[in-house]
Amino acid sequence: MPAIGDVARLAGVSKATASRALSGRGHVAADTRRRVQLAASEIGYIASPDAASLVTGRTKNIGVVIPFVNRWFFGAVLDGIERTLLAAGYDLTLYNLPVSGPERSRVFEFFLARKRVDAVIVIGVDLTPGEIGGLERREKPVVCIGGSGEVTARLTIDDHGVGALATSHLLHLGHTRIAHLAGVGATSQPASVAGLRAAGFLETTDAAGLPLLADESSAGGPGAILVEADMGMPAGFAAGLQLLGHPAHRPTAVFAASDEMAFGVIRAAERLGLSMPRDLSVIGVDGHEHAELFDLTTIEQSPTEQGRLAVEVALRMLGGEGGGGGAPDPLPDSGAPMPTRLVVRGSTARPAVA
Amino acid sequence: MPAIGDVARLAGVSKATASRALSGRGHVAADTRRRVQLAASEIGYIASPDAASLVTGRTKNIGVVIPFVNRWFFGAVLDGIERTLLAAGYDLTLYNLPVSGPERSRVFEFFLARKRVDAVIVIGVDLTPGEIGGLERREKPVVCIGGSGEVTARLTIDDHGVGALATSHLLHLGHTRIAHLAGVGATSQPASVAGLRAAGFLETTDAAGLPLLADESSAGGPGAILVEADMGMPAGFAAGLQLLGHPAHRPTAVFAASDEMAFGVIRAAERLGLSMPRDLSVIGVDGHEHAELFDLTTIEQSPTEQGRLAVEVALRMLGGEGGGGGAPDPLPDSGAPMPTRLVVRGSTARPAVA
DNA sequence: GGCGGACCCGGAACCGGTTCCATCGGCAAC
DNA sequence: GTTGCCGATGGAACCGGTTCCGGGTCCGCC
Repeated sequence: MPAIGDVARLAGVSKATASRALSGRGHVAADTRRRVQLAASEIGYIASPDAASLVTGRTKNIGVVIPFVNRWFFGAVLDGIERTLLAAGYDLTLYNLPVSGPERSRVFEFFLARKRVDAVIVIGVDLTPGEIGGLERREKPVVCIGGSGEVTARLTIDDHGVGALATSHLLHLGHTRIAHLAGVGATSQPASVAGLRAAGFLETTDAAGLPLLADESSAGGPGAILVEADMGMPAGFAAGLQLLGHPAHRPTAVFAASDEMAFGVIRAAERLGLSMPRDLSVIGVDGHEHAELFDLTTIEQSPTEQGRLAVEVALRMLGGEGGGGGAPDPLPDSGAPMPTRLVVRGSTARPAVA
Repeated sequence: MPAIGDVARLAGVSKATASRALSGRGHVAADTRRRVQLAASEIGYIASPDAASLVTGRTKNIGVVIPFVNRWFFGAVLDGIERTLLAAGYDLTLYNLPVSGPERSRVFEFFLARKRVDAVIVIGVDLTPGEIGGLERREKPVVCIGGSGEVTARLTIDDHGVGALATSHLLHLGHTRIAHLAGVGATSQPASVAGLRAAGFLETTDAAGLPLLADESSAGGPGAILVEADMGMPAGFAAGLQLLGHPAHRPTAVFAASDEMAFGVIRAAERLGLSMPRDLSVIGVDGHEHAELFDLTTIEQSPTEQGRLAVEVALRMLGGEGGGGGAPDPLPDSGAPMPTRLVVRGSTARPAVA
């Protein structure tokens, strides 16, 4: 493997000049620069990032922490992050975080503690104060997408508003017995995504005068039902079967906390022989790429765009403190939630008259 | 940030001894080792991987090249890889490879060419000879899962056999007009996964005396139909609508090259008002976690296990040439394809008598 | 008792870049 | 004609580890 010394010798200059010519920093005569670049490409020289980061302290590598790879939302965010980083010449090291257990702390205390990533992007994780403190102590910029925890940079949608919007959509259609399939932790972690959406649901139904029913087997008639489940399709299916099993207690509408859950509910309804949207209305959130296939009404967000933006924010935080170009450059839209959009399809309609 | 020199000073030893004590290589008195370890944890010392890899040439980091994040198969493989690497103390750098274009060559010629990964695991990519040559020139071990290309280590299932098995399952049930939804490149790239499965289909139908029909609009009656489409659910849906649109030309069974395609076909059939499996049988391949939900007959493989194994192979290749412990240790099951299993569910049955 | 070897440790070189500092030539301003 | 500054370049220190080499001690064995 050729080193920069080889390039320098071939071009007849010193290592210092070769480094300057190739990196573009400092003053080098145009002619010299060309000679060096020619020499470099001639012997197939490629700089060692390890050596560079050792002295500069910058690795051109950012860490991404994600709880599931195989959920559409997370995959889409990852996709947006990856493309943007690649274009910027950055590497992406992936940490698939177990929800809890010793593996989880190992990620934070060992992997992320090493000087291998310049910044960390955390997707959909409820960070503990200890975890945040550890990152801050090492002065690593952290950008969060969704999730919760007291962190400086966070990209998120208005989850409370999303819960309220989905619920009022169903209310406006005339539904009076509505179930919400919330993510796990909706009640135990009020600040989490699941918790915020559930809060939006509960406040809206309450304002509409619907009583909160204990569970899905509560006596029929108007009311709000809250059920917690994993945000995936199988859990949505199982919860759907449970929820829709008894005609007497059946809600006329379900607000699922994610599109994948909604898909599961739809299949459960079909399995039970219900006709949609006559017997049941379903609304989800995410804007899943399969939503159209299932004719699902949903509240769209743009995870890919969120990923792209998270990278931009992280890179800016890096450039700012390192001494990039101009002013500290405050983030343009700090605090403002990312946009969402209600897309009405065939899965929601007025309830059939009883 | 404390460096190893600080640890050494605190423990009253030299940098060399501190390094030996912490890494476990070389002889260090038990007492000295304890002193060093104590000093290290006292000041929160964490070794810099950059500095270490600079001198050893090993980065404890492996690169993973993947064409899609958001396809179940790839996500599941990635999951298996990630867990295994984490347990081994390795990092994982992710490269989301565009199917073609300048971005693709940039991944190989720039990102992977740098000395940042010890080995590369490539999932479901048809590698060109040039790309393989580039990796070999840099003496980087390459392990492939699926895909094609002349590479030393490859983990794969018997795709040709899978195609044949799925097809004969349908034939044995009595179907005589069968369509295969193949992946793109099935005809242009015979060595690809799509190509092999399609070949298995064609040979089996041919052996059964079914003529190959030009396209789905060919006259009714016995025959084999081959259609190429993207392996995702939306494409399966679209192809399904096309394929099943005309009752006169409709096949009685569809073999989809992936479960996600099969899901799409199932939804298309439902949309067209067909009843399954009375009007249509569908079989997929993968063993998708949602297969049970769709009651889909499929040929299961275990992507997570494949990912785990790929890491093991890669690590062994690294350990062997680097001078690990014992013998060169040939891979236990080199060449042998990974196991698959036919799981029959409700989506396949005898065709209704006409 | 002498000697070989295992064990333990410190000094110093080294990996491959980047950057500080010094030197030098040329040119404009006085 | 100096002075002073700027652009261009080379020498050398440095980042933070690992490892080679050599010296010293202690033990066992002939």
